Amino acid sequence: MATTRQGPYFCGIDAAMDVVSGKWKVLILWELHHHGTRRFAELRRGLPGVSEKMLVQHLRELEEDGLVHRKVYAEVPPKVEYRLTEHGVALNTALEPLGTWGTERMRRIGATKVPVAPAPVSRQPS
Amino acid sequence: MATTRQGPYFCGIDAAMDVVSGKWKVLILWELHHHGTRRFAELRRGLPGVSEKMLVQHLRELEEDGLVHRKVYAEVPPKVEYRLTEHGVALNTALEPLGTWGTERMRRIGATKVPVAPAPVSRQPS
DNA sequence: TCAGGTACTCACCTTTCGGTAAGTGGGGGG
DNA sequence: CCCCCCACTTACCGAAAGGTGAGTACCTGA
Repeated sequence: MATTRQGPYFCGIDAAMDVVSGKWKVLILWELHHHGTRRFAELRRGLPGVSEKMLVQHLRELEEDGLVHRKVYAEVPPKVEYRLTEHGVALNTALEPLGTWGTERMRRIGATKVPVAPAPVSRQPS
Repeated sequence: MATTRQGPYFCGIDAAMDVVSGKWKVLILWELHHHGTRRFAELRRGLPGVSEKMLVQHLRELEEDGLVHRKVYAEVPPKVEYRLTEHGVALNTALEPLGTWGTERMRRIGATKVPVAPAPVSRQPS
């Protein structure tokens, strides 16, 4: 079925965590928050390591939960745009203190950042 | 090994989510935040449905991550007390906006609360 | 002609997560 | 005597999460 997750929950945090649990969900939210509107392939490139299967699945769930809006253009090379809904924006705002805490923690424990894609130059020879 | 989780991470939220991912972790944090100090069995009773295995495992991980402090009393009926460290308190503070968002979301979608333990009366007949 | 980009879907597989049930060792209560 | 309580540990198991690699239908550029 995979309809909107809807508890029962112990409390608000429990409900929020439910919506956000999934390896890439907060990162998708983050990406959408920073870029406004993103196409599928742009998200894939922005999240090094994500599989197409999980990206689609997470986007669908975020859409079901009313956090992300999906706009399909009836064009011949397929074009789909994703952006946050107002609830998605509110969620991201609520996640900000957590991000700050996490950044501070990374500094404390000396955690490294994930290696970023080396060069998005349009084409490189073999 | 199960040492402290330490990335690499995409960003702060990623790092924070790592520390908090686990079915009961935010609820343990929440419980500790509201009661200050709790014993193992008190936590178990406060989290209806948690298995002892997961409770121990999550508490150990939270301890490794420096969010929870564990104090063992060398007494003859075993006694162990758990409480938040300063980092745990800070994390909980950072989780509060998320909790507010989640509570609002529960209202929107009409999510139910988990059934609370009916009566903590000291003893009931068979 | 042929590779590559678009946004996916599908089948299969491995890994991880979390639950169940039992055991531990001593003390206290009925 | 028997059972419960404390705070765990251990072995086992099923479910769920997530990754891999293939296929789809069409178009564009070299």
